[in-house]
Amino acid sequence: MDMVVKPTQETAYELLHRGAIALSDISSNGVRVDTEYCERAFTELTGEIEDLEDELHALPEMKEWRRVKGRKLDLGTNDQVAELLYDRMGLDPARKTGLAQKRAVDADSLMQLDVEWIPRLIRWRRLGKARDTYLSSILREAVDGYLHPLFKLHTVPTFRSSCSNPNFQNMPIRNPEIGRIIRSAIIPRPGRQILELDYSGAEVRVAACYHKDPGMIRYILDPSKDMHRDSAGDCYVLPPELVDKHIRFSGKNDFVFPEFYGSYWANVAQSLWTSSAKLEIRDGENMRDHLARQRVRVQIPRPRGDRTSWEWGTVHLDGPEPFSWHIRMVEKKFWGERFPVYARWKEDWWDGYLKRGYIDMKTGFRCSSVMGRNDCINYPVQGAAFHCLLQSAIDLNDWLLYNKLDTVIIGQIHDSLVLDVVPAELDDVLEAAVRTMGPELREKWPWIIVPMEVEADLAPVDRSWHEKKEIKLAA
DNA sequence: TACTTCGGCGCC
DNA sequence: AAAGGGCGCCGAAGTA
Repeated sequence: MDMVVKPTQETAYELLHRGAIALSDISSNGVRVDTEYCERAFTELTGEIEDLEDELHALPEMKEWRRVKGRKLDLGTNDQVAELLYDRMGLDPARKTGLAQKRAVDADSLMQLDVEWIPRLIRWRRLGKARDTYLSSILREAVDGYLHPLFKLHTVPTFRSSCSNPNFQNMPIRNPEIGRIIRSAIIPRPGRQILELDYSGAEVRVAACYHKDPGMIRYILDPSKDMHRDSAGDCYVLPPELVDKHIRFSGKNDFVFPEFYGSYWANVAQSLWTSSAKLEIRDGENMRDHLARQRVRVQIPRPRGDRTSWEWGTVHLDGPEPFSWHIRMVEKKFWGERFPVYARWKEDWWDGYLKRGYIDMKTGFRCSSVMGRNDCINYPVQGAAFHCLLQSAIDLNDWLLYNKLDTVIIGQIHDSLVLDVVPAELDDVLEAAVRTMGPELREKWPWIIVPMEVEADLAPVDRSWHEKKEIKLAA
């Protein structure tokens, strides 16, 4: 493939070189792991996986399969799972896969089928993922009790980093059970503790440096405002005070970020609707029931010939269709009222690329390959947001070395740094981190027009990464 | 045996 | 007018 991005400015060239050195220090420092724990967890998981397998194979559908085919259904062979569900059981697939247009059997599609044993199949896959991807790779890659993940700067079109052997950037955390199993294996050096420093809302803030939308900047500057909470309230027809952390999580990951990355109402409504099945509001009422009680003004499609016209009407949100019309209205408000300048910037930015044939990142890289509309808008944000973290990694690493601290950086996850900290050095490290990642970065890069805020999570001395908890930072 | 592709799934 | 950005690793299945 053609070179997509080039460092066109001296500073960008410098950033790549110094970044590569800092990342190689980080690789070389290494991540301590508890391999004995991994062995135990591996065995335990295997027991649970085999029990689930036995349970599933005892189901009538599976026994019938065995009778007809002469052998057990292989749970890991998606073609067989699809044949069972969509041919033999006559269910309708929720969607088709990519080029081959096979009937999809991913967890999201399966959950829409309302088959009693599907959650057990999904759990079987999830435990298998934990064992065969994460525990296996830790055991395989550990050398004398340490991992040395390889951080690369030359593989990604946006000039983000990538990581392999093992990939330290996708260790489970969202599923609490799996997060605990895997992150319990990541431990500090004896007598030390694991510290994680995150930029909060890095991509949102860097995007604001491009589009300068006043509504977005108000959200960023005013700590009492929260765009994810407000958007979740719009999607689920709730006042902000009834948006709890689960509802907010769905608003953020099923609506706000997909909209930023270029998705649109029909697709977004689908995942919101799926999430709504599991959400509860204040009194324990199911979100679906709450939505069904709502009457909202929406535009309803009226097919006329080969075109669709939209007419105003009032509907209950009692099914995926009326809900998608409602989300279409929420989207109009999102781009038209909340963030109109951002919306305008996207159009102008895309026009600029079509005219010139390239776009320039704030950090001095030029993207000049063939890009689609979404690529064109997302690449400069994704790249520059990571470059903030990369510059911070360089500066903090230099500071630790120059001041001869024993604390080391052991990993980097796009907008966060993971450190193995000597407790006596903790306060100094925190102070240096807040300074270099915040005001000093802005001094270097005046294009950053909003504060870059850092959050810190700390695990107790001698405890694993899983036990990290947020700590307060002096402002 | 070695390699590639695909679907699936973990993270930001 | 089009319609979710970026990664790496797994197992299964196909190909050389």
